Amino acid sequence: MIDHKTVSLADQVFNQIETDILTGKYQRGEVLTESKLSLELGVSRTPIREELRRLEQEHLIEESGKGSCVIGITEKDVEDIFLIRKNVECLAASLAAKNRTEEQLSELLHAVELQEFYYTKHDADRIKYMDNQFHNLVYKSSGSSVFFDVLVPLHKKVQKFRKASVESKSRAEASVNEHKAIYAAIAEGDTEKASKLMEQHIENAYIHIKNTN
Amino acid sequence: MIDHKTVSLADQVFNQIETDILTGKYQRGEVLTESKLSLELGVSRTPIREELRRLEQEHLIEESGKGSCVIGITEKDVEDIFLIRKNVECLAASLAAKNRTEEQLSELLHAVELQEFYYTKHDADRIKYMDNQFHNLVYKSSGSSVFFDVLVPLHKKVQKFRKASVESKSRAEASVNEHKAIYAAIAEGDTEKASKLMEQHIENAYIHIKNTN
DNA sequence: TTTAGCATAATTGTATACAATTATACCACA
DNA sequence: TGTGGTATAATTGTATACAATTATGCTAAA
Repeated sequence: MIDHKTVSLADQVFNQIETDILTGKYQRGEVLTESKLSLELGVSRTPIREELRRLEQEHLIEESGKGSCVIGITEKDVEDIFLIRKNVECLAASLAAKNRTEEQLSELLHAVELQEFYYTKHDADRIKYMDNQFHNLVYKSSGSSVFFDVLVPLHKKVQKFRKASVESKSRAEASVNEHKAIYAAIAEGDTEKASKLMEQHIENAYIHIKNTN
Repeated sequence: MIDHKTVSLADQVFNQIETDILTGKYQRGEVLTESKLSLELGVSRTPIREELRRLEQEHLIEESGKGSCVIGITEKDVEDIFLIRKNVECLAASLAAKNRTEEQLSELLHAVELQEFYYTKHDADRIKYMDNQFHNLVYKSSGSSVFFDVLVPLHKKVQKFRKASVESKSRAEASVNEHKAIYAAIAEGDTEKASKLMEQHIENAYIHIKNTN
């Protein structure tokens, strides 16, 4: 079964701030004050503060005496994130090939097939969403919460820069095919192959991002 | 200059909870309630909650309907952490060899020399502290906040398991020598050597931990 | 005109009150 | 004796009030 976790209204409100940073609505250098966010999001400062502390830990904002300064994600950050992902995500794929459950396997397949479906529909937003799903499922299938906790934020942080990729017909198609191959390797339990394919997939993704941003 | 950042009283109080989880004072499965922590630490629930949300994000606790359940670090986590560190920290060392400033270099040297000094004094606590310093300085010298933000929490989370290493005469001595060699490679700007030495250093550290825990 | 100092305003940090939720224990009833 | 339901207690979630801090702008003097 695909996760359909119910998310509380409050959580949605909070995630809004993170989303607005990661999508670039709040630009680097912009100062967010608690009272402004409180008004804007319609909740009191208390929950806003909790979320700001969390974002601070994620290094997406920093305290600046007066207000929280948006840090956001630079192109240099993207380069570093892909360098780390290239070296860690292949390990996660390898572990997934070893540790995945049957249920996780069918979730992975479902994510790949849906992504292909949305590719034929030219639905960029949903392509991107299924891409997220696929990678997150690989992290989860590794059976390691450490890998999951390291990789989820890294993947999340490059979402703005993946926009062009999911909108590019050729790259979106290649990406689906690469996912298919990775899925097959994980299904076969071929750790070496899963690792190699994932490394190449991330390399390809980065090359495309570098050429379009 | 070595960082002597002034830490507010409140921050110290908050970090206390994290420290108590990472050192094992709060055991896995133990339930922490906000009011109990509030009494124990002498601050109101508001700042306690902010810290709990942060720890939740670090995956050190999880909400359990009633109270926050301590997750902590398992031996499996340690295995995964070292696997990731082995693959990422060598990249950080390589970047450090390329990007380090002169100031960072002298800070690194100072950390190595102090660690050796405390080794001759058999001061395990300070050996461990200088070990932290050294690795954190390497992360910082990489010039990448992404690497820093990924590696600092991973290194922090294995501190309980490093206890035996800093108390072992032979391992503590070997560790100092490995740090010296890594420092030298970073100073020379030899990225390949820095990477290889760091990878071996982490491998050695993990082998010792596995044999003593 | 520039600058020091002070008053004021804006903002954060903390405590507390109250509402909403959830677990627990107890009692009645089968 | 077991079970269901309800009252109660404990806990979290949110709002708000107030204190502490920090920026800002104004005034006065050099």
